[in-house]
Order: sequence, then C-alpha cells, then structure tokens
Amino acid sequence: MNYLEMEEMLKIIRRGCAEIISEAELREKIKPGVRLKIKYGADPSSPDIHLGHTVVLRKLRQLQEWGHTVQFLIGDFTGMIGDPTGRSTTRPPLSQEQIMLNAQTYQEQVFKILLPEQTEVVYNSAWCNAMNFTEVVRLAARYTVARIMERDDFEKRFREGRPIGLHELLYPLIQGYDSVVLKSDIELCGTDQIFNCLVARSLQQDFGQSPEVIIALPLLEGLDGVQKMSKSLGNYVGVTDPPQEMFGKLMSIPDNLMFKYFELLTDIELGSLEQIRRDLKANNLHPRKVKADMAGRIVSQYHGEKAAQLAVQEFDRIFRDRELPADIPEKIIAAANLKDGKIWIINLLYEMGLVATKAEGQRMVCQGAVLINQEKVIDHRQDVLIKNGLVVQIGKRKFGRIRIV
RNA sequence: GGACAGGUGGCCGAGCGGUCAAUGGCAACAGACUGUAAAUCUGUCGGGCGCAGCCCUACGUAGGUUCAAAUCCUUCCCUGUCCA
Repeated sequence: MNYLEMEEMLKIIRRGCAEIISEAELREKIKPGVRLKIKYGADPSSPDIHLGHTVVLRKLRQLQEWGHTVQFLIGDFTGMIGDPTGRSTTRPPLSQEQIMLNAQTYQEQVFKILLPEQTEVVYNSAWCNAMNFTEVVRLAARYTVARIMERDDFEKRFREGRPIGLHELLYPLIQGYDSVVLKSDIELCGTDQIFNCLVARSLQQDFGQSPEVIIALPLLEGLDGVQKMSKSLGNYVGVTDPPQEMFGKLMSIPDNLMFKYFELLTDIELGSLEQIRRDLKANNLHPRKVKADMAGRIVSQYHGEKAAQLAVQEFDRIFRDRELPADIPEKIIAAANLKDGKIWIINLLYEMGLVATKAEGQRMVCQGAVLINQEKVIDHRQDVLIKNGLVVQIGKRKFGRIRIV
C-alpha cells in the first residue's frame, strides 16, 4: 500500500466520524495483508436494529471489504446489568430468555449490512460467567472510583442526587475487559461509548496488549430531530420496517437533519452532497425533493430499488394528492352488530380496530378526522349504513375496508 | 443505626382537606395551512354508558381519621442528602 492509497483509505474511514483515537495508531495498525480484529459491542436490550445502529454497522462493513474481521459482541452478560450509558435512571435488567431472543433477531438483522463470513459473533457471558469473585475484585482494583466517576452520566446523576447502582460502575470495566479477552485491534462505537472504550484501552495496556484504536461515530438523532434514535423513545426507523413506513418516517424528520442522514446513512459522494447544499441555498432545489431523494436511497438499500419507487409513489398518492392508498386492509364487521344494515359510527370505528377506545373514537369524529368513502362524518351520534367495500379512514394514516361477515 | 427531604397521569412537574380526572411543559393524536408523517397555528389527550349528564378506576403500598383525602395520621416498600 503506497502513501496515496493509505490517504484514500483514511479519507473513507474519516467520513462521518466523530473521533478517532488515535489516527497515528490507526496508521500503524493498518498494514497491507494484516487482518485486524474489529470489535463492536451490541446491546441486546431491544430486539430491533434501527438506522441509528447502522451508522456504525456501515462503517464496519466498509472495513470488512478491506479484509478485516468484525468481532460482533453481544453483551448478553452486560444486558443483565443494564447499560447505564446516557441514562439518567437505572435501567431494569433483562431476563436471560429475553436477551437470547433479542440476540437472535439482532443477528438476523445485522447481516443485512455485515458480511457473515467475516463476522465472528461472540457473547460476553462466555467469559464473564466464568469469572469468580476474586477475579472480579482484582479487575475492579485496576481502576479508581474517581476515574469511573469522570463519566458524564455518572457524574451528572451523582450531582443531581439520582440513584446510581454500584453494579453500574462495573459496566465500563466489564466492557473494557471484553476487549482484553478479544484482543481487539480497533473498536467501533457511538460517541456515547467513548468512555468505555478508553477504559478498554487502559485495561488492555495493563494486560500487556497494544491498546485498541477507537473509531467513534456520531449518534444519529431520531425522527424528532432532538433525541438520539432509540427504540424506547419510539423515534426510530427499523431496518425491517416495511418500505412505505420507512419512507414515511424518513420524510418526517426535520429538514435540517437531512444532510446528516445523507452523510451517515447513504453512500452519496460528499461532493454531490455539497452541490445539493448549494442548490438548496440558491433555491434551485426544493427541500422536499432533497428529502425524498434521501429517503428513497435509504429505502432502496434495505428493500431494493423497485420497492423504494413504489413507496415514493404511494406516499405522494396518500399525502400529496390525498388519495386512498393502493392497499387497504380489510376489517371484518360481524353482521350481528348491524341493525337494519346500520351501525353506530363509534362502534364501527371500535369494531374495525381503528381506535383503541370508544372515547378515542368519539374524539376523532368530533375533530373531523373520520371519513367514510372520502366523506366526512360530522355527527358522533350518527348510525351509518354500511356495506362491503366501504372505506373508513381516520386522519391521514389509518384506513380500513369494511367486510361484513 | 439516626436526622431530614421526597415518591403525582407515557415522561418532566405543580397541587398539600372540598370548586381535582388533577395547572403547566414535553411527547402523542387530530384539524387548518403547506412542501411531507417538515415548520407554524388551533384543538384533543384515563375508561365505560347512544354522553351537554351519570358512573368507575387513578396521585408508591396497606390501613385509618373525616360528610369529604393526591392533600391529615399510621404501617410497610423505594430514593436522595447529611451524621455515624
């Protein structure tokens, strides 16, 4: 590898990165013909991989394409503790079964991005469960309370008088110890994990190993544009979300987030991204179009070009042109609920499962959200005459076609 | 072990005997507008009842005082601060 190739490679690695600790060490490690071990720790607290995770996964994939091996670590042991990272409250621990179930779906989803033949899946319970109490205490002796408390979320919780479980302080150590066991050369993580990775470096040196290089990627804000994307906040796009939902969710991000999504979630060249930015500023390009382009590219990565196109068409049809979607799920209404072919509008919505409670149904009607065959229902006391095939709609996103049985 | 403070709706947070299904903010949902499930503005936001009303369940847990309790008392559980 000559100088230019090295620079080119580093440029690709740097794309979208928040921090590399350190680049000099990285240059040392990346040598032609050397297959590096690249660790990535996954937290199995939720079963779905979302686009936030893919920021790191995509970077791992890039490294795999240069021949390196990914150590995909499933933190089943740490899951039982509950990762305190970024949390202002203690996380409830998960049951063993739940973790294993999550780990399973994780693995299925992760290979939408990673290359399976260059991925080694490991569980940290394999060595953590084998440790006895003496070993745990000795490990704990390698670090100090002051250094652990440097961690932002601990420090903050402590200062604010919020509880911190003693076990939570152990979390960075365990995670660091994983790197020792795996003899990782590089670790990829989100910026919220940098502290843990630094502990890993320190422990590795203690154990006579060369410290891992940390490549930290930014945390992706979720659909609300403020909080980081996470399942528990419900502001995420799952990699298994159906094309249309994926597209819709991506269209709902605030405009100012488009470029970040472009950079971190698509392969668009940074040059053309700059061009888009200029065109947008000069009013040569409509923001909606840019966002749709971004969303379309991402959908096609997970569902293919054709599905993405369909999703775009469907989106325009429903939200821009205000027409009915192509596929409307059928909802069954028991004939026994009818009186002279009629049913109270509130009961209809409830029976169709379009509202969770009848009170909600009433609210929807009063707010003018309910349409039957495109016609607004005004009176919540109304009995409606129904027949097969009638389309009932609440708002812009809930549809059902009546089928009387 | 002791002293003190606190536990309220999905979250944050007011209320501290009746007018409390509980102010306000966030989130969510709906409407208007538009360029979208963006932004902005407006409204809704425990449940049941064919419903301008009535009823049920909710303010850590279990009891109690009272005509009346989220509000007062007691038990227990949980959290924090300080002292030991």
